[in-house]
Amino acid sequence: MPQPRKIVITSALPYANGPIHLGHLVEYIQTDIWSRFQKMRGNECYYVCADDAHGTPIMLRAQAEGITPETLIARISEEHQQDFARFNIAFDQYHSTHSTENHYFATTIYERLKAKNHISRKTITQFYDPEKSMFLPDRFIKGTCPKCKATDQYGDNCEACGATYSPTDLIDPKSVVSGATPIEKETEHLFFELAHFEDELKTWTHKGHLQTQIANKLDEWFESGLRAWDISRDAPYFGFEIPGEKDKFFYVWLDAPIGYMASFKALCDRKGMDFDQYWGKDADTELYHFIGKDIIYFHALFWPAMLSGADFKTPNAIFSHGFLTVDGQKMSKSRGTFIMAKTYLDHLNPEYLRYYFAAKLNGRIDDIDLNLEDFAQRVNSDLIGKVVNIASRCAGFVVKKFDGKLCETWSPLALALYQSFIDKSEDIAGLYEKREYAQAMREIMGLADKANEYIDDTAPWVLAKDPEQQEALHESVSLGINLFRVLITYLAPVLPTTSAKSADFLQLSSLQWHDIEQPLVGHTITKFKPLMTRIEPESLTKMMDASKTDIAAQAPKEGNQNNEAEDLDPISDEIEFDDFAKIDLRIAKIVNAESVPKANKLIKLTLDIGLGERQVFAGIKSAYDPSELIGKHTVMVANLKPRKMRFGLSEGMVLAAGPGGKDLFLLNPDDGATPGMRVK
RNA sequence: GCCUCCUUAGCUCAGUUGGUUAGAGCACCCGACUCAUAAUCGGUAGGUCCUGUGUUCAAGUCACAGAGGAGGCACCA
Repeated sequence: MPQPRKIVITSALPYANGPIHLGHLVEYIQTDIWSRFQKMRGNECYYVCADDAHGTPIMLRAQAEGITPETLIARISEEHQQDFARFNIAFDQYHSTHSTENHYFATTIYERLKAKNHISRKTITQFYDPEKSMFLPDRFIKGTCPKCKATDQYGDNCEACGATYSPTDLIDPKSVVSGATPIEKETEHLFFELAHFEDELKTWTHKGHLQTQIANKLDEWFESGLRAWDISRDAPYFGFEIPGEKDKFFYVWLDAPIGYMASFKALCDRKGMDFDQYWGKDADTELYHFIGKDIIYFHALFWPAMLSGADFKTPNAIFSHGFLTVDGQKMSKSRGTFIMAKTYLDHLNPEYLRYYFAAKLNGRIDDIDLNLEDFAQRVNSDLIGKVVNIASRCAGFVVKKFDGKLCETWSPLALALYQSFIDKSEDIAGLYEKREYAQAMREIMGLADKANEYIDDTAPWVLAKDPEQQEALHESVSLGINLFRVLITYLAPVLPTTSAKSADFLQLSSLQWHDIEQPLVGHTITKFKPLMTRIEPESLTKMMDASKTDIAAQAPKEGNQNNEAEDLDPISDEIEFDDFAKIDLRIAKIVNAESVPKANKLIKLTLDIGLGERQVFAGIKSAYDPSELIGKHTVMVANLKPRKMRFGLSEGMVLAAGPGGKDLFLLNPDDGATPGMRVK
């Protein structure tokens, strides 16, 4: 047998600002399956993770809840770990980026990089929120990408074209915290000189550490050039203070991936392992990061550069996966397709989802869809109908007729069939290794079909009636049980609970991959108890209904969660009456409305406000048909500075609420209000 | 209008560097069986591989154009 490999694997750290949902679970399940698979194969494998606990969103949310950030992250960590545990995600260590280990590695890496002149300092003009009296983090400014002119992009990199830049390069920036237009203010920041690593990274990204799709994407990023990465943030900030600086903190994205190391260090301390053997510069152990396709930039560029620059081992590979859709649609709170881990667990067995994801995952970065009808059918027929059924249909005979004991000798035919199952072992292992789980599941189910065919061919229920055939019967059902054991072993990485129950039933202390090379002969099993029950369609409807209410319950508590358009905005800062009085709101009658043909969001409104007519372009096409608007009364901001748009001059704005899309609701005054009346 | 990505059986997906009559599972229908969680086994049926044009001896696979879908952008002051 080959030497056991020494492997460290990670999943991306969930942000300590919201609940775990089914989208997260794609990654944790994918990683956990891989981890369990490696362990079953006899490799030394450590799966570590942590909460990503720093940054402005956490700070602001804690403020909003009137608690300290430490209290907040402790609570969220608890919630996250509960969800993970119930989904059987078996971390060897679950830690936090707000930990002494992480502080140590963050400062160590920083100091090493600094010593090698990879850290520079520049006084930059950064955006500052005058209402909140704070510098705005990259992700709290949105604006237009200077390269491709994509709007609504974050301050650090453009999701549309992949360009990187600094927030001041943004066109038309806005504070996400207060909505105010930020002012520019000078401050000194520290930078990690990514460009020093350009050659190294160009080589690294094409050495098989990344999926090809990703490596190609990175080439585009190389073309637009690597810029220094701003790694410091000014107070107030929830994070680690930078050594040798005053009121400067490490940017959350600097210490987040370092959290992988911190978590592993905590594991080493607990287990008496040598950290350097795994993370030292020349470590020959293996290191893999499972991540979503959205955070490739950090993991494929910054992270290897940081590690290399600080004399640590770089990852052997980064495994990216796609996003989850539910019934073909993006997970969305307003559509009710946003399913939290907790909600799922209230209604369904986690093994179902683990299997379904496994049945769909491959080694590429394609999105996967949770189709609820397919989900129920697939799980029921594959797992219950095929696999579990094999044990169920043989066990009765073994227990009743042979006192639970499997036969001692096998015919050549039986041996050959068993061997044909074992012959697949390395193929299936290879598929797991390549993260081609979908294909692995197909192979395993093909074998399950063969097992059922065998039972049918030998017809134990017929043999049972013939006293002459007891030996044949014994072999048939014993082989059936043995085949089941092989199948459940192959499935064990995916189905930890069911396989554990199966081990009980088979009276085996564990299910290791290579154990199946020896069939169970003369071995005694126990009475069969159902290992898994089928999915009731009603539980799916219940779960979907509950998702809608659970989200509603979550929403007020959530406060501002960046990145989620459906979330409620936080209440803005207090203003003086005078500030309010500046806004001249008027009742307006929509006298004409026409859609702007070349724009897919705009409707051109002609508004009567008593004192004349105004032309306003409103981005409400997704929710309203122009014809239904004509004649309606609404409210407009009458003294807003007119704005030249591509399609004409917009002389104000109409008031509407809602997250967007179809959920957009125009304000409508009560009967009696007439055009021109001031709203106050 | 522009950019990116999709489109193979009712559903979920395979289809290797272009190479015979395009595959699987599930669902459906028919039959068998009754050991098994109405599970299982056999069989039938089901596809203009989105459309069109082209390259080629040969196209699901390549190129171009178009349609439909998803996402992004121009605009939503």
